[in-house]
Amino acid sequence: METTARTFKALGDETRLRILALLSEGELCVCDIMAALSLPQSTASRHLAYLRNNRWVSGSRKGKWMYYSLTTGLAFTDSVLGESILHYLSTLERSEKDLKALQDYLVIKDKKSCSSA
Amino acid sequence: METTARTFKALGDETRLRILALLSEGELCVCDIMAALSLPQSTASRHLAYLRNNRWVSGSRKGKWMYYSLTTGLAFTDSVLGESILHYLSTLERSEKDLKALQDYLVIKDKKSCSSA
DNA sequence: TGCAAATATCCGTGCAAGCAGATATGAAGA
DNA sequence: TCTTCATATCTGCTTGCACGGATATTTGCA
Repeated sequence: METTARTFKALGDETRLRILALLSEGELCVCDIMAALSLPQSTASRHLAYLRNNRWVSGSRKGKWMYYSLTTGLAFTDSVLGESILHYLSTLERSEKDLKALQDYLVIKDKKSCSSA
Repeated sequence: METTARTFKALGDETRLRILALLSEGELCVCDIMAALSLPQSTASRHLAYLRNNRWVSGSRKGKWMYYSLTTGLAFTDSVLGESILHYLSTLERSEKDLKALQDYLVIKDKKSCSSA
């Protein structure tokens, strides 16, 4: 249960909720997240580390870039609760705005830099 | 979304999760919770206040006693997510032990004091 | 009105974690 | 190897909140 409390505690910060909602759209690199949410680099990295330590996301390095993606189902063992939470997050107005900002950014950004999927 | 973060933050403490799991069984007064979870009075009251401020529980005074019960559905507006979370909590081993401790206590305790439902 | 029981709040202490700038690390390319 | 870019971690500071004993509040009863 202590693990469960930590898992929820990771959701107790608005920035982390915004990151999780963004990642519902698929794998993203840190620079994408920084741009979409207008976060300082250290802030983005710190929150991603927090989410990683609590099994909400996992990261994989691809060249210079770290790509993060959701690891739902791992956060809560043997339960679809994680999926439900992520779905709920996606319905929030703030998530929609952030997603729009992400999409605008992906169109604009130099295709030669961390070109995501 | 800030509200959502606060709602989850309230779940980021093991004692509060234990209280919520207990209340899944129905309305309880503070003294029952103190006894079942072996908590100091100020600790129980403080966590209940926290949960109340985040709309997880609501309290009603009945004579000398404050009875608390779940207000699921209010915690997350327009969503069954709260129910899912509470169900998940009830499956944890710690919840089962606490529930057993509560039941043992309810049998033992003086029927004249805060006799619950 | 006055006491006792149940609960809420106050207090001081300690730790977790938020922030953002500065610095360290790891990988790619010249 | 040297440089640069992307990311991670460190640093100093501040805030939030956990704890539990002490005190205040509310209610019931005499």
